Amino acid sequence: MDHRLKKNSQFNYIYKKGEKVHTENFTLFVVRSKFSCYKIGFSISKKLGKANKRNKLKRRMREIVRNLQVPSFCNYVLLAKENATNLEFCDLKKEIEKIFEKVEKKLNV
RNA sequence: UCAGUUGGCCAGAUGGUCGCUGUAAGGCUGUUAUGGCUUUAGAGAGGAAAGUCCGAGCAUCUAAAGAACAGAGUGCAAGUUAACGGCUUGUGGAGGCAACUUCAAGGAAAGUGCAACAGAAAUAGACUGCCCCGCCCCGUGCGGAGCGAUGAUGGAAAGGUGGAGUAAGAGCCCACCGAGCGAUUGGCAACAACCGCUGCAAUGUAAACCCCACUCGAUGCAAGGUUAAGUUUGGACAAAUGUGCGUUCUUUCACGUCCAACAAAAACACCGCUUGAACUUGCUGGCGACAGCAAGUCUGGAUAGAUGACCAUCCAAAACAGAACUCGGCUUAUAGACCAACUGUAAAC
RNA sequence: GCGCCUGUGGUGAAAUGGAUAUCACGACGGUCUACGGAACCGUUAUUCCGGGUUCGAGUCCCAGCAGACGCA
Repeated sequence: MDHRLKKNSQFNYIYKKGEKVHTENFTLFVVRSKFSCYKIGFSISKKLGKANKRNKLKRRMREIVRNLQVPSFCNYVLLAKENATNLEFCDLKKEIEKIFEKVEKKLNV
């Protein structure tokens, strides 16, 4: 299944309407949807580094999300903050797992 | 040995598990239609992919040629290339003991502008001064003739050094060096060598305007096209004295042209899109850049944008860094390792 | 991807190739005052970085860095 977010309008919708969840190096925007499959988009700004670094970070994030069980019926945008490029793979994994735990709590409440 | 110069080459490798994007063949399935899922095979970032500083292909602007003007660029010679502001080999200047490096290197007697401060004076006259003669009130004076050496400065002061010469001096004369002009020889040429002549007039700046020679249409794949479906409505000019790649003119050729409004937009679509001035190996020609011939190879094509994660071994995996239409250069960033050729003031043997 | 423009004290600006880079506001220090304000005096610059042309560069040329803008 294809879990990517693609259109600019979708991104903007999620930025406006979504609920925010923060950790040190990431911010997650969440919006509920009708469809059973979730969709997720990754956002890494030019401030974080050159194309090389940004690309690598994005791949790692995607790899981590692929192996996780993400709560469905939702759309997400995962936004990286400045220190994220310097982290090891393990640390990234822990943080992203944390952030999704937080989200589940919020949704259940 | 040490120190250095130049050129070239590599840019982690191997194995395993999971995952991503095309291609080819097969299977299952679905739509009005481009499809979706899956199996097997095989492929999948760079030397700079970067900066966007040059040059081309390709596409559109209705087509083509010439002249003048405007604008932009280039500037030693010969070669090389599809082309270039690139590259190669030379010439000249500058640097280095040397190997070698480096230079936007045409024109300042076509014209215009600028040259602060300092200095007597900044492109050429005056002033200061030197020497001789005359006059008088005999001086720190005046007049006349000759001279261009001296004058603290400055980036630059009217060829330089030495001699001869003179009342004092001066390319006035001589030697050497420099400069200009001409001939001869060598070189395709830039230019060099040597000989002769000219006593020497000519400040710097053209990366100030400018002059000379040569080159150049504009816009960039967000170009442009397909699916595509508009004989739509209104306005302006108007069958040529109109429009058609900066302006004007000439010749041929073609044709109605322009503006606004509305309609339409499936879309997660397709073409352009990757076989190319391609790459690898060998041979031949050339000092070299490069060219020719033969054989072999197919080697990314994404579109929120594909290369990642983990484990093992190699001491350690640690540089700069990610294709976005494609090539040829230039410039900038860059850990570490290797190869070849060459140089030496110095030290040791 | 492509095109275009700008960099001067803390901020906003000026400077024809020519002496120690000027002005306003701000900040800091001082004078004045019992204290403060105003006033006066002073301090605050690697002209984004590196080369070149020139006697001399903030200015001219080349290359780099940073920022901003336009084309959907």
